[in-house]
Amino acid sequence: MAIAPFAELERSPEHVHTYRLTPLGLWNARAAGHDAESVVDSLIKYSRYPVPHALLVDVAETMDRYGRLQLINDPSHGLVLRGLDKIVLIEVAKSKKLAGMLGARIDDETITVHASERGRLKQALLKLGWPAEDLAGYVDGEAHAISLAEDGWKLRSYQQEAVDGFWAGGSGVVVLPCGAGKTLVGAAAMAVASATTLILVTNTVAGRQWKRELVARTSLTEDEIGEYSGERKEIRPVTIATYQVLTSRRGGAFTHLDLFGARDWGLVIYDEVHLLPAPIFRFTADLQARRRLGLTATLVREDGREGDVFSLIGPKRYDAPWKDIEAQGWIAPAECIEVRVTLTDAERMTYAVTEAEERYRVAATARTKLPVIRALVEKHPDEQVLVIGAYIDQLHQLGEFLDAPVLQGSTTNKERERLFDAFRSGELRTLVISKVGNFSIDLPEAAVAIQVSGTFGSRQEEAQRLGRVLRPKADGRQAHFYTVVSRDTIDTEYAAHRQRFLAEQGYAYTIVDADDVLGPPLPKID
DNA sequence: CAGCTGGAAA
DNA sequence: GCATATTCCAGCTG
Repeated sequence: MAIAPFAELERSPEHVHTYRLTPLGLWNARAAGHDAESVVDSLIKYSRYPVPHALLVDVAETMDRYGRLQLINDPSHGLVLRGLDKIVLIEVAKSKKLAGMLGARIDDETITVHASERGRLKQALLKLGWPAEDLAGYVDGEAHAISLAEDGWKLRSYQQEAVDGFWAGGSGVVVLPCGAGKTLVGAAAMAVASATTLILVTNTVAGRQWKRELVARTSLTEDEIGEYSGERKEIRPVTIATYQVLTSRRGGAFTHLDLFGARDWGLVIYDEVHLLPAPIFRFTADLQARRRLGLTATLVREDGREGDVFSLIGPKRYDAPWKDIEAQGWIAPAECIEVRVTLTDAERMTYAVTEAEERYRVAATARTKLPVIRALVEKHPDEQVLVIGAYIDQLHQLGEFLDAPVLQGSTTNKERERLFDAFRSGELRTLVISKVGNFSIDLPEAAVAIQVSGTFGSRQEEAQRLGRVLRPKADGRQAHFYTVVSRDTIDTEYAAHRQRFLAEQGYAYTIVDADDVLGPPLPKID
């Protein structure tokens, strides 16, 4: 999708896709190396209707705003804000939002900046609509030899491009699909930096996965890598910490902030940067002199803090559309199908009289979905099937109906392992999972996923769930991703919202009726 | 220190 | 713009 690098999909009924152009999207595209000309060309090429000239001008002008101000390191004055455009510099300098961040004016294109305000200044400038390009450089940090292992594997070309893009930009975000090897991009960035590294991850399982991967793919050994979590507090040349331990506090005060100063880190890696908790943004504002790499599959947040990712971690430095990676054979092709079921009159009545807060639950967990889901499972008798939902009650109904075990948050690790093993070996064909599937990365791969309910309209969740079936299949066959939704309810609306991100990536959802899945009704015998 | 429980967060 | 499930940390117990 040529539009995806700079625009967000708004609606995508049948053939016309409506995109929303946002300044941030355009600036991210600019930082990732797309110029205004290529954006304008794509707009003209793919637009359903002639593109208004004013819009094209607006696109070009907006993109041009990024970088008119630069943060640089002046040999005699230290950190300064430089205006390639003097007027813009004057305009922003008198803004109250910048009060206390700027120092003395050196000349008509240069103003000194308090070094401690580097991050907050970028945040403020972005909000003013004049995002600064940060060219002020980085401290090297404490050197630590790290190299990629050389035993019969190589970085894939897109991984190499991602590392190069990141390193050239200095700091920022790399966007790659689930299963495309983001950890290796991190490892390669560490090798380039060859410095002590702090890796921030969402949970301990992810942290251990990082450690395993680093030991396998780099020169690092077990004891050079520390785990800093609730369980252990190791600080080593490479330290993997959970976001939660850093954001935990006692009596309102953060208790583990020292970790940031515990070593002279040369690189900070933010895994799953789309999940970055609010306090981490604040700490990161003070880490602007350290190189920062953000990794994610979906640079969308439902809370609108993309701007903070842009200013504090850095702009998008690289992204590969999912379909490009698919074309290269690194992820399996997938067919996405939305199956619409018609509620029974009784269910429709219940829905109609339900309060707004409860409506999604009622629609998403309708019993009418059960036989449809079973028919979908039976449609793929030789495949491993994951049934994924958000409501525990519904999942247990399904477990019974499909005669399949249910894996949820309260399932013990021991039991999870047992189920995962059985599923991997093929002994167990169908597994029903709750939102644990959104987090646990050790979840086995499947060829078919059936989504029965979700977290309202989370695009991020949809992408994660599709990711579960994208590992390339041995014989190159395609994966299947089904979403079962209740017609004429809010379930359909949320489904449409969830699908946006993947639709941007070029995945086309086919909408079918539940009756097509169930087959013709049996003739009545009387 | 293993296991349990409550609270917080996104 | 919601309400749910999950996860992790920290504090307590024996």
